Amino acid sequence: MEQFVRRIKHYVDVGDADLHVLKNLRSTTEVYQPGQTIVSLNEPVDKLYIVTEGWVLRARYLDDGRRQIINFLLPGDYFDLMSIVGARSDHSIVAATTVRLTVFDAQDFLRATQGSHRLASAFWWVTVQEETILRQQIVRVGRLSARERIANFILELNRRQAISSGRHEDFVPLPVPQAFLADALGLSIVHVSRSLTSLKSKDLLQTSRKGIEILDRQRLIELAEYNPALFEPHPVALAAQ
Amino acid sequence: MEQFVRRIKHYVDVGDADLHVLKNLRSTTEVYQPGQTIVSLNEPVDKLYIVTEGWVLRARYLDDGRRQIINFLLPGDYFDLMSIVGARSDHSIVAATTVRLTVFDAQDFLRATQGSHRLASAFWWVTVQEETILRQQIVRVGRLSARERIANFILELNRRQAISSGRHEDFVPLPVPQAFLADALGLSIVHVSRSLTSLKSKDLLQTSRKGIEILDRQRLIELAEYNPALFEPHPVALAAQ
DNA sequence: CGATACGTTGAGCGAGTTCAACATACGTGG
DNA sequence: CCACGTATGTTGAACTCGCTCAACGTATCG
Repeated sequence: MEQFVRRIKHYVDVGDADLHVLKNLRSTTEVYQPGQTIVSLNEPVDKLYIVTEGWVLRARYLDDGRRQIINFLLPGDYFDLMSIVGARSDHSIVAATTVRLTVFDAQDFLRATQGSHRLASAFWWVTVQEETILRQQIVRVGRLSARERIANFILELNRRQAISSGRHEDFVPLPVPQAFLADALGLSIVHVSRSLTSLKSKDLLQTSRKGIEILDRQRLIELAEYNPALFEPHPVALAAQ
Repeated sequence: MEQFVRRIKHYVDVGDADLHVLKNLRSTTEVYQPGQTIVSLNEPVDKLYIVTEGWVLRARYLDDGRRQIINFLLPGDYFDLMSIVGARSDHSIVAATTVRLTVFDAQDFLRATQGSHRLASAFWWVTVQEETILRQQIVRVGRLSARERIANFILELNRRQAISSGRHEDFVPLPVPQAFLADALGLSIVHVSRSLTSLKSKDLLQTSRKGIEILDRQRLIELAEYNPALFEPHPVALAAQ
C-alpha cells in the first residue's frame, strides 16, 4: 500500500488529507496463489484491486494454447478502473506469484476520489501512464528484435519498481520464470534464454533466479531504443487550473 | 461528427439534451495533409481533437527509421483525453490521409461532460474501448502469425467502421498504402503483400486500391482468432447506479 | 538426497526479411 | 485524351532471426 501512495505522489502532490479519504474506504484483502485466476475473460468487473504484494498479469489465451501477456501489474498498480462503467473483462487477470490484493468497491472508490481534485488528477495520471505502458509494449513486440525487447522490458520494470519502491537500484527482481518473459515479449522460452546469454556476454547485465542486475545502464538504454524521458511525467501546475 | 455521435450512442443512450451541450461547445476546424504531424513527440497537449474526415495514426519512430504504428484513429475517434492533466505526448500523431479535425479546448470539454452523467459514462466507455484496441494490438503483434494479424486487423477495422457509420458492410475502405499496414502489424511491406495474396487465394477476401472486401467472414474470424463478442459493450443499467 | 521445475545448448527448420526486378495504378501536364 | 513519371503492389531468390525438438545442466525444496 505504501507503493501505491508513493506512486500517485509521483504524479501529483496529494496531501495527507486527500489520502485520508482513501485510507478510510471500506476494503478487504484477497490472497491468490500462482496461476489462480483473479478476473476471468468476460467476467463483469465491479471491484477495484490494488496489488500490495506479488505480481499479477493480464493475458489473452488463444485457442491453440498460445498466450500473450499484455502487461504485468506490480505492487502499487491497480486494476480495473474501467469497472466503473460496468464493463466486462476482455482478457484474464491471473496471479503470477503469490499475490495479496486490497479490494474496494468500484463505486465507493469513485465517489471518494471525486471529492478531491488532486486525487482525481493523480488517477488520471496513473491511467495515462498505463496507456503509455501499453503503447510501449506495442512498439516492443511490433518493431524491436529479441534482444532489444528484453533490454527494453528490463528497463521498464526497473523504472516502475523505482517509482513504487522509492529506491533507484540496478537490480530488477523477477519473481517469475523466463517463460513469462517469453509470453510477454512474443518470443519462445528458448530464445529468451539465448538473448539473455547474448546480453550477458556483452557485459550489459547479469542474471540469477532472483532477477536481473543491470551492469551497464547506458549501453542497455542505447541497445533498447529506450527513451526514459518519455515516461517521466511533467509536473502539473494544479493551482493554475 | 455524426460518426462521433453514433459512436458514443453505441455505448450509452445519451439523449439530445446531453448532446446539445457538446454541440454548443466552442470549437474550430483544422485540416492536415498526408504526412503532416498533428501532435509531435513530447509536445504538451491541451486540446481535444475529433476526427471528422480521413485517417490519423499514432506512431513511434525509432532512431534507425523503423516505425511502429500504435493505432489508427478513424472518423468518430477522438484524441487525447489525457491532455486534461497536462501530459505530454509520448508518441507522434500524424495525418495518414487528408484529415479534417474538430478541435476543442480540453478544459472546456471536460467541464461540459461533467455536467451530464450519461455523457461522462459514454466517454468512459470510449476510453475503455480504446484500451481494448491497444490490448488487441499487443496480442496481434505478439502472438499472431502474419496472416492471422492481417485477418484480425481487417476485422477490427470493419467493426469500428460499422459502429461509426451505422452500416454493417463487408467492404473495408483502406485509404492508406500497404506500407501502413506493415508498420501497424510489425511486418515488412513485402510480407503484407504475400500474406494478402495467400488470403485471396483461399477466397477469404478480395483487395483493391480502395480497400478490402470480406468474402467469407466466418472463416476469416476463425483464422484470425478473432472473438467479436470481446469488443461488444454490455448494456449498462444507468438507472440502477 | 531425490524429484521437479527451470535454464541452457545444439541441430535443423521455417516464417518472415531483404534486395532487386518487374508490373500496375494513378495523377499531371502537354 | 494520351504520355509520362511516380507511387504502390507483386514476385523471385537468398538469407536470417527466431522457432521447435530434444538432450542435458542446475537450482530449489521437500
